[in-house]
Amino acid sequence: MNELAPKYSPSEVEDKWYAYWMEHKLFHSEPDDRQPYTIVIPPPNVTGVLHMGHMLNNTIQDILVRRARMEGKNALWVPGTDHASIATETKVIAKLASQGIKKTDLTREQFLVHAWDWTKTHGGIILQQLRKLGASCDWDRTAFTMDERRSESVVKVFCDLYNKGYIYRGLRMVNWDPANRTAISDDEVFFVDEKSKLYYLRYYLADDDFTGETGAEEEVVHRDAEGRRYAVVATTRPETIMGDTAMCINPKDPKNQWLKGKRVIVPLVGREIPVIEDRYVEIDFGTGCLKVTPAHDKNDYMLGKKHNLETIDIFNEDGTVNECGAPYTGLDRFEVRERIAKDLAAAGMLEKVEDYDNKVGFSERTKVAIEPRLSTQWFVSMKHFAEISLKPVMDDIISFVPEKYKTTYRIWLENIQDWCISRQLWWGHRIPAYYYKDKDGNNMTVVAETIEAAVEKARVDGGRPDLQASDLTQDPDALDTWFSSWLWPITLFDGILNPGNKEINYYYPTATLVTGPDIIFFWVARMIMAGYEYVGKQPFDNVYFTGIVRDAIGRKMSKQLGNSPDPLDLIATYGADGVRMGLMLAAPAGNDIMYDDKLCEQGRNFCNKIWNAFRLVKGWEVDDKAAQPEVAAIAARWFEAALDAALEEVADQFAKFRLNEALMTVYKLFRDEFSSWYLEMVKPAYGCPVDGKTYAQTIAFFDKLLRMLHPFMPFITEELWQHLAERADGESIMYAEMPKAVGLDRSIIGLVDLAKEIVTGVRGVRAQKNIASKEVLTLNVIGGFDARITPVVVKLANLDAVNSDCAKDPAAASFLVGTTEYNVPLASTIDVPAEIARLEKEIAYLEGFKRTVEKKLSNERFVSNAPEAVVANERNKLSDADSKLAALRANLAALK
RNA sequence: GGGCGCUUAGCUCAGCUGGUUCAGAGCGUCUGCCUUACAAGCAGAGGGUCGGGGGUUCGAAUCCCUCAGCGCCCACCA
Repeated sequence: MNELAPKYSPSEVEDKWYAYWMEHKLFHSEPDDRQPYTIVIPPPNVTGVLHMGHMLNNTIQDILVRRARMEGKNALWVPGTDHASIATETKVIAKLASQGIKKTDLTREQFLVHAWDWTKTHGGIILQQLRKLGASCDWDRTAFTMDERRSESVVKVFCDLYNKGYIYRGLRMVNWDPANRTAISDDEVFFVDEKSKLYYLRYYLADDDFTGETGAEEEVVHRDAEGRRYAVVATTRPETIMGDTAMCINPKDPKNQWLKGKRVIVPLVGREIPVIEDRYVEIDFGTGCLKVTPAHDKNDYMLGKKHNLETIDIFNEDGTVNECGAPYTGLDRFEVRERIAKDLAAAGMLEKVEDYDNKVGFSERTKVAIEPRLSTQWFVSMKHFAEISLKPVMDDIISFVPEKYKTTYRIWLENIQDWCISRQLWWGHRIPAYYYKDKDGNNMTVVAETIEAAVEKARVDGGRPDLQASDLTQDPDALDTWFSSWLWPITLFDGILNPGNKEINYYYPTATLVTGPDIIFFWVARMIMAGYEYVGKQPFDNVYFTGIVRDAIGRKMSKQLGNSPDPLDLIATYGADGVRMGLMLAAPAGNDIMYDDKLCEQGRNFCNKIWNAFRLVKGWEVDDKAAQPEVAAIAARWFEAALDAALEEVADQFAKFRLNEALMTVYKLFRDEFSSWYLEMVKPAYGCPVDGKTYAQTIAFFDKLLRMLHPFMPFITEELWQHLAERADGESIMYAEMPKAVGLDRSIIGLVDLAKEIVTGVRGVRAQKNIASKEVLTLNVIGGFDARITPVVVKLANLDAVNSDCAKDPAAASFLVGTTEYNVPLASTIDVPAEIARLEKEIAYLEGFKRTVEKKLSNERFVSNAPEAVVANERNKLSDADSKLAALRANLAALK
């Protein structure tokens, strides 16, 4: 009778429906007169592969988009990828290296050919993978941060900001990544606690006349065996001594007063440097003497500027020592550290070495220790942008979920640093700045969108009408990746090159951005800045920050640990719907999620539950002439109300972005209310047909449930929805209307809840007494009973009758619901001592409960201060307890 | 060093402005069932005094203080 398999098999339906959706262009959106609902994907790295973080993030986006679509909005989810300049360039360099090719052997053009090759071969894999997840992206709009429109937009914005005076070029101490030979921003540096060494070095006094002072000072002055005086400097980086241009003490440091105004000699190097004074130096750290190396430390650079010190850069771009660092020229910085420590020791210049816990900055991309380095870079001045982007978030024009990130955002903006946007990379948008010499031979810079425009401008500015393109040298640097991604919500709708066009006017501001809190500064904040600067409006109304996906024991998922499952394997095992559900069940907004395969298992099991409920209903034979049994009529009225209540709850949870709770609500509605109660109530007896009315109602409920489930579980719901009724080709649950709560009278829910409790009570008796569910029992109510629920109780508890206003039967099994007692007369004799024990336990509990209530009520301050309703409630509790106690004591007495 | 957040059942978490949704959910556990949709299932049961201490209040998981532990972000004393 049933042609459907007893188990749901996702692999058979998922690809089929995804192809169907694609074929009928169901993800595609064009502006129309409906309300738009736009999401732009946080573009994954073009050469990236899908990991669990993407799974979570994109599942959430898909849920939001699918729900909006079903709510009748014009929903659009725009996919795309990010060129990820550092990450990609690093990968390309590694690949070339494996072929024995060095980047330095290639021209820029040659390298870019390789990079594009790589991008085309490995690029977009991740977008293919997203389809497996069921992502309903409008693939016709797939974009890339380095495609033509996006690239032109970036250049235009750069020029615009330059012309507005927000972009400048300047000398800065930057975080230098010696592996990729580029500057990176502060945000791309991560600090690691390292066990390092603190080296104590001797800096001898220059021109020491050996006389020295005597008295109090003497005890703090260091002297060697020959009486020569020296200062001791503690440093973690002895290899930088070749760049020392001063020693610094705190002017208030009593123990170093004797060094004031002196000059000291850099060990090994032999160069003389002055002793300067600055309060920056911590008196209590090390010896209170600081070596100052302006070229290789941020703070030293600051000191150097303040005290007009010379700057000696001893490193090459790759972190090896240059000519200034002779005799270590050509060696790597870490090698030099080892060597120099030995040489210092040999020269008697090393006082001691201590273990030291240090924090060292590393490049997020190459995992190489950062080298602070002075270089000329391009910057965006952030003051203006901080000003325009703070208020909209604080005023909830853009709402952050969870809200706590507002504070993070505000503090960052209030302390914002200028944004270093140049990267010494080839893969990326090349900076549209050109250098040339004017008629007087001065170095000039021109910024323009094209070389032609640059030439034209340079001819005027430089007073050289003869100037040719070949006379201009373009800046070799590329722009920071985020300089293109901050425009993403705008450039996807061509809002930079073609402002005010139909699409940008329609789709922008987008509805919700779904991303991780780790890029709140890199990306979220900057998109807000660009949004206000270039469109004059917020780029999105909501930002939903997801958590980090961790493993079951709380570790971050990572390749090194090997604790990250392959999402595609998971989909193969549990089905896309199962995995989606598994992730969502554990993902409250902003909380990290502890991922466990068990969650996917639960998702898969739920799919199976839905599948089998469907098999049951579709397997029924329908008799249109049969009358609807009373129990089914009640069941339908009840479930309609329960559904209505759930719809209201789900809507509220969506409004608060509590998607996990919304899913749980639907899950319980389907599994508990619909499957365990409703279907059991209306299920016809074996071999009997179901009446037409009940069948139609059940199908209608099923239809609504599938719609509610669809945003979470798109595949199985589409499959079953298509089976539910005749559908025209191209029809899809994707566009079926999302049911809405209509505020039905829900009083019946309470009534059926009572029925459920009674049924549970009878089942409890069965379990306790080991009575088979097949055995028909009778229920006697000691008191009144609402006859409306009799059919439900009779059917689900398998009774022959429910009798009301019965007398107590001490020999029967009994249970209480509320204050009413129910008896189930049993054929077999009951276990008297066990029953007595059970009753005594219950009585003891109730007596204790009663005492606490009485105590409360006898407290005069409670009675006089608490609201009337609260006091009345306590009185009710007391009388309930009394009547329950009376019933139980009567039973107990009868047994004895 | 500065900031934010967390601590509720074995696990993961809800509990908004203090009092009938106040001690909850899911998962796990235990018991009994292969009951003709589903063992990827059904039915039933047990389990926490809400991190410790103090305070405010008639009343505190909820508000305040404090201690302890954990997490994250920012800064970086060489």
